[in-house]
Amino acid sequence: MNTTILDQTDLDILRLLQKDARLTNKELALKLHKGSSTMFERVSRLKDLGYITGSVTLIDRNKFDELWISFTQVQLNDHSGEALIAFQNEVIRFPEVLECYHTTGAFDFLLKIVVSDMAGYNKLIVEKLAKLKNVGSLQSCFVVNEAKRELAYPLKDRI
Amino acid sequence: MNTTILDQTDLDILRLLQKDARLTNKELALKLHKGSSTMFERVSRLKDLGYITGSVTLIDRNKFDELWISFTQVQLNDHSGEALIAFQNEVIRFPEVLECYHTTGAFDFLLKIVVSDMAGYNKLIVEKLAKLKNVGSLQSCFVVNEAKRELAYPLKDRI
DNA sequence: ACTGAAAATTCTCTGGC
DNA sequence: GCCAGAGAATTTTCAGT
Repeated sequence: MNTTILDQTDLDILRLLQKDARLTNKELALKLHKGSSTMFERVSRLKDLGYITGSVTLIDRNKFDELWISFTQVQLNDHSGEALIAFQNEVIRFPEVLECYHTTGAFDFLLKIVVSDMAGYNKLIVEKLAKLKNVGSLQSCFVVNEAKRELAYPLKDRI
Repeated sequence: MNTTILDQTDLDILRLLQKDARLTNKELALKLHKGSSTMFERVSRLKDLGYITGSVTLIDRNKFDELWISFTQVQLNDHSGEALIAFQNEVIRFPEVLECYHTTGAFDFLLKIVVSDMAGYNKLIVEKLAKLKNVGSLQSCFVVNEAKRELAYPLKDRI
């Protein structure tokens, strides 16, 4: 994967925007000592090249009684590539499944799941998840406290 | 937790902004059939009340060779409240630990960790994580493929 | 690649319904 | 709570280096 297209300024832009999507080009320009139309051009380029994929507003999950988070690990009975892809394609269609990672280790997938209550959790697991093909063992844990949630990936300087 | 402060329009705003932080007030107004200055007032209020906590730009992680993600579960030897809080306060200071959840189940914490290579992973686990007080067993898995990553929480309509 | 300036658009505030 | 309007600020385009 070629990443030499990005220079130091591009990386700085990505670092800053990962922390605050609403920084204006003028604010970026001030921090990076360039003109604001330069920032406009660079940010547009980063979008066009696919480095920037979108932006999201973050909300305080604790203000909503209906948001209970569970992490569920799934082990399939069939570990063939077809079975893994088939499961993946099905499970990501459930709106309760916010995140789905194919992982190394004893389990094949790690799912981040949101439910509004235990009834919703039970319904998802018993009626939807467990009914998918090849699903072997499941192991779930619920989030008691979210101590940290940093969405900005640390980017290495280009040498 | 009182959530009756929010009406349907507030929820719609939060739903839309969770999907795209860069929607203008004018665009929100069009979608929700209100004036753009009304949107400005409501969004400002949602920020002031703490419902909106920030916004982030998303980048394509696959374009960076240095971003390897691991999920690590940690079990402590001492399950007292003090020990849990002490561990939590230490572990969230590591920049490699992007997310830290206190969870139910056999393990006490689930960590989302980013490293640039196996040397970095080893260093974090052996030299930093395992040296924290009360750390018992660790169980890690690496992300092979990110099949879904939805950051917008589903919000229930107010009745 | 960057700059500066001009045009288009959005933000922010005020007054009034 | 909502809207319209207006001035300020920002985005976006573009010619020039």
